[in-house]
Amino acid sequence: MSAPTSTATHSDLKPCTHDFKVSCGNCRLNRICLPLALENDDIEQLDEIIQRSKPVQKGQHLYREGDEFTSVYAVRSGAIKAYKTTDDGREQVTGFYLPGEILGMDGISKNTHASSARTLEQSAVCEIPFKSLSKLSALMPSLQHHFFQLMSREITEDQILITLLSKNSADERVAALLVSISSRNARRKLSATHFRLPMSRVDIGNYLGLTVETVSRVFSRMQKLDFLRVDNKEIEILDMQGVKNMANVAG
Amino acid sequence: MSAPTSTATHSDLKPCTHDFKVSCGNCRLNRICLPLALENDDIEQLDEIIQRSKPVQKGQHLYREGDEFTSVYAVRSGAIKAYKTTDDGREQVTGFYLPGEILGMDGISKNTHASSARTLEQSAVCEIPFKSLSKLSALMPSLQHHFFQLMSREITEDQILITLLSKNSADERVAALLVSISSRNARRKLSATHFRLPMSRVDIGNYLGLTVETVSRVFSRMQKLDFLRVDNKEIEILDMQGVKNMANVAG
DNA sequence: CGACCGCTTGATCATAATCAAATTTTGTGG
DNA sequence: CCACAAAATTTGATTATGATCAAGCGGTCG
Repeated sequence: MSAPTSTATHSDLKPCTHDFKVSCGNCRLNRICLPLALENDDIEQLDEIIQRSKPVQKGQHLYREGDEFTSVYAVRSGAIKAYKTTDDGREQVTGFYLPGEILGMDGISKNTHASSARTLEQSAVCEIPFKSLSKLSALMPSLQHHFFQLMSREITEDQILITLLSKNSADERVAALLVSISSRNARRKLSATHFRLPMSRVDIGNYLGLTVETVSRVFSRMQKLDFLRVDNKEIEILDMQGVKNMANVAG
Repeated sequence: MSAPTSTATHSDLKPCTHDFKVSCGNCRLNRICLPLALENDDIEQLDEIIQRSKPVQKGQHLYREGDEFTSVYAVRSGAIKAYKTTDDGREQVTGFYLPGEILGMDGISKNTHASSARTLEQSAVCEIPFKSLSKLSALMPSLQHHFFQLMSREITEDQILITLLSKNSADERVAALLVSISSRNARRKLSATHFRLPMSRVDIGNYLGLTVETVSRVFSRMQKLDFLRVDNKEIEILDMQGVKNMANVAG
C-alpha cells in the first residue's frame, strides 16, 4: 500500500502526506494515469522525467492563464479546478480534475496556458515537462499513442459538457455531474455512492452554467425525491438509477 | 495559383473542382493546415500518406459516431459540420470546419468516432490515415509537435464554446460566431466582411444552444442596428466594431 | 463574540423557449 | 420556364425556466 485508502468513503480526513514521492511503477494510480500503456522498462524512463511535488496547499495555483507552458500535470491526490477568466472578469470553470487525471494540455497550442488551475483542497501533483514527454513519445510509440488518446479524451469530454450546457436543464446538469464524479470515484476503487464533493456550490454552478441558488435548489429537489442525502459537501446517493434517469445522459 | 479564388467574396459560385489532387506543397492552404510546420522534404513525406478525395456532395458523411476511427480529415474546400446525437435523438453541433481546418481527432481516444461529420455543401477533403501520421510523427518532431498543437487548439476552442454557452446571451453568442467565421475567412485571405454562411439557421442554433427562432430574431435585431446586411445566407458586416462589441468576447 | 463566508430558501423578473402562423426560398416535375 | 410542394426562415404571442434580488441560517475564524 503506497497511498491513503483507509475509510476512503469518508474523505473528510486530511490527505495522507507520507510517501508522496512514490514512483509511477509503485503508484496505485498507474493503471488509470499516464503510465497506463507502458511496460516496466518504459515506466522507469517516464519516472525519470516526472517531477513530484510536495503536497500543494488548498487554493494554490499550478499555473495561470497566460503563463508560459512547460508542463502538464497529473493529479495524485486532492482535486484541481481549471478555469478561464472572461474579458469582463468573470470566471468559467472548464473542468475538475481528480486523482489519475491529467491537466494542462490546453497550453500546448500557443505555448501559453489557456486556462488557470488551482487546488480545491490539499493536493499532490506530478509535473511532467512537456519537452521531455515529447521526446520520449517519439521513442515510445505506445506513450505517444496514449498521450494522443489523453488529449482526444479531453476533447470528447469537452464536447459532452458542450452538449450538457446546450441541451440540458438545471436538474439534468447537476445530476450528470454527480454521475460523472461517482463513476470517476469508482474507477479509483472508491465508493460510487458516498463521497465528498471537493468543490463549492459556486464552482459547480460556474462549471454547469447555473447560479449558486439554482444548484442549491436542485440539491434540495433531489433530496426531496430521496435520490440523495446531502450534508454540505458530503453526498450519499440513495437511488443511483434515479439520479441517472434525472441526468438523462450516457455516463 | 492552384485553387479557385475568383470573386471569392461571393461564394455562391459552385466550388471549383479542377485540380483537386493538388499536393500539400502546392496547396494554397499549406500555411494554415497540417504542413504548417514542415520543410519541403518533410512535406513530401506527408504528401505520400494523404489520400485526396473527389469532391464530396452536400449532405454526405465523412464518418458517423461509432464508426471505427482510422483517419483525421483536412478540409480543402467547402464546409463540414461535426455533431453528436444525444440519447434522446437530438443533435448537438460541436463544430463547423472550414478549409485548412482538421477534424476527427475526437476519435483517437476510443478508436471510435465520438461524433459524426457531414458536408454542409460540396466539399473536398484530404484523408490522413492516423496510423501513418503517428509513425511519421515519431520521425518528424515538428510534425508531432504540430499535431499536439492542433489537438490542443481543438481543446481551447471547445473551452471557448463552453464559456460562450455558459455565460453569454443569445445576442452575444450569435455575434461571436459571426466574428469567428469572419476571422477564419480573413485567415484564408477571403473577405472578413462579406461572406456566405455555409450552415442553416437550425445548425447555428444547434451549435449555440439556441432555437432557430431566437437565431433569426438576433439577425433581425443586428440588421435593425445596422450592424449587418443579411440576405438569407449571404452576410455583409457593416459595422465590425459593433458586432465585436455585441459579441463581448475576445476574437 | 461578531463578522464573514458558504449555503439555502423565497419572491419577482427577464430571457429565450414554445406554440402558431405567415412568408420566402428551394427543389422537382411537367 | 413555370407551377407546385416542401423546406427554411421570419415574425408574433404566450409561457416557463432559471436569473436576480433579498433575507436568513449555520459554521468558522480572527
